[in-house]
Amino acid sequence: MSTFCKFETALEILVGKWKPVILLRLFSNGTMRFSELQKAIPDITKKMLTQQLRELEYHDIVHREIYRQIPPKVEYSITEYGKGMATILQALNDWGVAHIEHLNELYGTNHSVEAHRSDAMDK
Amino acid sequence: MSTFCKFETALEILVGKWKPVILLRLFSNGTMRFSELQKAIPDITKKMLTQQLRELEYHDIVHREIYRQIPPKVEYSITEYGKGMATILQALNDWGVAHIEHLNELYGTNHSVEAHRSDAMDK
DNA sequence: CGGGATCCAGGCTGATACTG
DNA sequence: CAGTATCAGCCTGGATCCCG
Repeated sequence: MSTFCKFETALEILVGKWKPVILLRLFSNGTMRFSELQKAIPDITKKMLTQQLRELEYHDIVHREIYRQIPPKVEYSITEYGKGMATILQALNDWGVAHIEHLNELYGTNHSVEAHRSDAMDK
Repeated sequence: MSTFCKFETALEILVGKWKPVILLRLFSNGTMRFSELQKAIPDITKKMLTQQLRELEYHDIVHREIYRQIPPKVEYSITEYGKGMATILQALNDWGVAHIEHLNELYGTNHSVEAHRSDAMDK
């Protein structure tokens, strides 16, 4: 509605259970092959990895380089445009870390952030 | 895993279909009653509004002031701590706006960001 | 008025199997 | 190796009804 609301768009790019982790790997490791990403993120399935990578690619955050050969080889990297996200990502991360601190002060150390979304709260 | 990954935590607070809109309203209007929020966000159900407000409350972003009277009255506002989010929210928003621009340049004006998540892409 | 409790549908996620 | 296809389960979000 209002223009301010557009920050939902920013979130669209980051949501999806695995996007943060994927971006982390690519930001710190630079170019990575599909299989390297799989190894780096053991719990992710091929399907999810592919899917999230495609979304990031569509948003021009991640570049996909295909080498037509046998066996196939595909490399992923952060685009120049994507690198512009680093600042925000870092800010978001810093705030997240500080926020965990804040929650610790409020509720003590034995809390789980994840457990406190929606209906899990009142149990 | 790594400390950098904690920015997922930041996202936890923002995700949920309605949190951005709710925060927007509270940031711009200041203190609001439950019913005012409902009117301001016509499409949201009570359940969702309550649920999202409770999560924001747990995270100390939103304050809930209850007036024990008949009829009941409950007011919501951004906490002092919550106001510290304004910067990040603004940054996120600015990036989101710019990103829409970027996507327009890439794909033209007739695209839908929302339609390009997950499986909707390849249709 | 401001919720809580239930029930239900759809989408996202995950596991598995198959392909170029 | 790097995916695609299919199917199943869960969880989020929505609708409705009830309560103090």
